[in-house]
Amino acid sequence: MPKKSARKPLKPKAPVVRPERARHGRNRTGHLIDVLRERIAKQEAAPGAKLGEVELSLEFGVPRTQVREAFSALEQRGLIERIPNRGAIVARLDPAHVFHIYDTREVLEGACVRLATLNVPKESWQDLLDLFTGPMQRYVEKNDFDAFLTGYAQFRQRSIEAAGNPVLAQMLDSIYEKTQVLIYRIIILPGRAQQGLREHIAVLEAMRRGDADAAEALRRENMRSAKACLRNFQKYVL
Amino acid sequence: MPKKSARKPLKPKAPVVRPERARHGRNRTGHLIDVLRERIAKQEAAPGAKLGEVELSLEFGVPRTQVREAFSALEQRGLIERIPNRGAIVARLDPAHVFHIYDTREVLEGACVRLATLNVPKESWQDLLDLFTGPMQRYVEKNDFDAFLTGYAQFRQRSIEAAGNPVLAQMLDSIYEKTQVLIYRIIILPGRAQQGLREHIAVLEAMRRGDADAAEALRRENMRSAKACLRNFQKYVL
DNA sequence: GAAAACAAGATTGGTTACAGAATTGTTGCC
DNA sequence: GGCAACAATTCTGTAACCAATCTTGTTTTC
Repeated sequence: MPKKSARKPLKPKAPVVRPERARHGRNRTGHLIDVLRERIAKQEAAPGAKLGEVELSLEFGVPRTQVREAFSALEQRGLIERIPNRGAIVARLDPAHVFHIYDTREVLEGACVRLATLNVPKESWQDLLDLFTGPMQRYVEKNDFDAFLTGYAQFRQRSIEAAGNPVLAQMLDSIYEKTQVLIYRIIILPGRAQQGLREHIAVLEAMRRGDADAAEALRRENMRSAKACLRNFQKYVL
Repeated sequence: MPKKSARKPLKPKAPVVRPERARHGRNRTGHLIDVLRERIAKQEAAPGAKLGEVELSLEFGVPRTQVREAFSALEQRGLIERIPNRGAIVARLDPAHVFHIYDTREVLEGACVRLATLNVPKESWQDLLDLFTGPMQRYVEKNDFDAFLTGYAQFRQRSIEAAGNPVLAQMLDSIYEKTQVLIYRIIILPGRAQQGLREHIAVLEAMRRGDADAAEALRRENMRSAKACLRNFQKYVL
């Protein structure tokens, strides 16, 4: 308890409490990491493409050391490969790795819908169910893949959000950023969009019923189906 | 009094040992990352402890830029937190996060034993089953936790190896390096070692029978049991 | 005597410069 | 004409340096 009485400020006192403590949340390096992640995921940087340090430092106007730190982080995530004294290249994914990814994704996506079903009232899935049984059907019929993928992203985002598990979310992100490239190739395979839609509707119906176990089982079945499709057309997409 | 004294000796030549080392395998930074990971997992660096850049660069004889790159990678993994202008500290894990980790670990460990059971001949699990029904029982009775954990690590390593899925292995590692700290606290909880041993024997028996589904279900039940134990004694271990 | 104000030290963040290695282009030889 | 050795350029890896900020210790004032 300060026994101070009637203290005179005596000075403007530079009220710089904490103006911009940490800039805008993340460090500048964090932003660079996000941009490169997105660029790799969107295939703007093809697998095997060389990532020059000076090139990126000039493009983003950041020092080369920051590019280097970003490379270190991306290497840990498995998105790039660094060869000593030869630079960094975008990681190429071999088919075996893709199948391993799908085996892992199966259980993670299953857990995601299970937790989501348990955590939120079952009525909250009605709008997504309406979306998938209505507009999404037409998107598939008209081969409007962009709209279809947008709806799919909604389902994905809502599920992760409802699951409320940041650890699970991070792992699904880690997988998603590696397979996003493939989605554009899988979706155009004959009959895949239709089957995927049917399976998603089944999952959503289970979630709408509040049946978490069924939702998990159906989601896992959906992942196995996607993997099987991928295997059937392996020579065309991988 | 600013004693603007003589400048730093500036290290005349001091040619560092010829780094012909950086050719095979990983970069020197990769090694530093591994060492720090292990140090954090083994609790040699307590949560909240400060990690000095110059301190580590001197200890390992690596340039400070490499320490920073390692920090960037470890931050991506969630093992440390970097506060602008204040350095890096070992990440502290809050209870909610631990439970999220266990929920995620449940499905991953389940998938691991399922794949392991499917991939290798069931007879290959006999030695582990003998270990768990024989010596491990005595370790528990004698409270020889070191020997117990060694056997547990064997089970873990063999399962991951047999599963043959590097993606899954990486995610389990990511989880393991965060929870290893807790294992030493859980294992000493009353009755936990006994129950964990019983559950592991049940899992191994299922694997010995070649029953992958049962092994997965039992392993998941084991994880839920561990989580429940953690919740019961939350105030003591977290 | 206590709290605020001030100053000095220490640490991190970011920039520049230099050495080593690899790729590439050139030239000479077979 | 092709191949090999060599030189030049480019790029990575490392080091040193400067600036900004936080921490700590001291002083001043009420």
